[in-house]
Amino acid sequence: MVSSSENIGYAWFFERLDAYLDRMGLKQTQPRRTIIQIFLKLDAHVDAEELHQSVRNEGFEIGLATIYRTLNLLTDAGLVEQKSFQDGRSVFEIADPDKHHDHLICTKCRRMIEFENHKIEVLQEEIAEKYGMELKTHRLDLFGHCLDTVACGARIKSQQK
Amino acid sequence: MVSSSENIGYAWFFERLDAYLDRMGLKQTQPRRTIIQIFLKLDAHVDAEELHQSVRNEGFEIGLATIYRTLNLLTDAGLVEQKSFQDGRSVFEIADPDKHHDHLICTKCRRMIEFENHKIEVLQEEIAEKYGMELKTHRLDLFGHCLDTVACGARIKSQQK
DNA sequence: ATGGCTGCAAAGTGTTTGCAGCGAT
DNA sequence: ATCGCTGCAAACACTTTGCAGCCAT
Repeated sequence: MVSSSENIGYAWFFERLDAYLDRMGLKQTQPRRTIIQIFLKLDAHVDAEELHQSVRNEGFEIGLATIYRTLNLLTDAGLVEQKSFQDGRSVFEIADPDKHHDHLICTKCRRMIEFENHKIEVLQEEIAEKYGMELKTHRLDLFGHCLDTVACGARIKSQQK
Repeated sequence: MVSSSENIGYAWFFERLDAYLDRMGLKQTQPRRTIIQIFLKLDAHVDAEELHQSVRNEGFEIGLATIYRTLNLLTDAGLVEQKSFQDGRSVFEIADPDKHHDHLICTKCRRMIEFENHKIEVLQEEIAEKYGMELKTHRLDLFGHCLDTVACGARIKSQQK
């Protein structure tokens, strides 16, 4: 079991992960455990580099390649989703099946808000049908600027490395 | 003037391009002209590599770097939009201001249909407002499978190089 | 003639992979 | 004792850049 007392609320995640590892004949390992724990703790949209930093910040010596391999494993298992926005890098997020959501992104401070809108989903189905397609998934990103410019500015500042 | 008799209907495009080049002190050149003509003729979502191939297929010897530079120039001028889907490469398309559209994509044959839906746009504005954001742009991609499996299969076949 | 443009190859990104040794079962 | 996993460095795919010469203005 990879789970720990810190991860209450992610039971479904660990159940499916364990099942996947088992089914594929893969192993539980310490680096894997560490990466997953920290990924879940971040509970956000992270790219491989950011996750790698977080892992190192907590004192673990894990290679970037392992971060990628773990993230890909989770993606293959259907537990995380990988998305690519305009810049080069991919962003990963937990694929909670009960919580499909779209994104509202501030292009200044990179803040990302998740939302869900049933009416839009219905309209999407209608559109797909109209064009003779069977809808499988979708992706909706709204880009804009925070109206709260003070908080937005603070976030920009905190990102300057 | 970059325009030619082949490009009737893109008057707005060339007007804005000429204005941009002028404003920035940039030049009209033969490679640039060629790339733009062929890009407009393709009138589709192309990546740099595809455009490069089309250019070479028509007998022009233009480097890939120049394709990228021209595409970036057009992007900076606001005349084309650059999008990145799941795979690595970016796709470029004409940014016709009167024709904003979203995409319906078959994940089997890569066919891409453009559509527009006013109701969805209105809902998006409402969402942004609700979360304290000023909406600038958005991006909506619907992924699915063609119901016409024959045509879909034919397209897949024609792509195998 | 100036200064932007081009091709080429080299340098950069972000991501994946081959390998030899380590570690989980 | 298997066979997967890990770190490292090399390999990759896509994109950008430095340079020396070319060409539009």
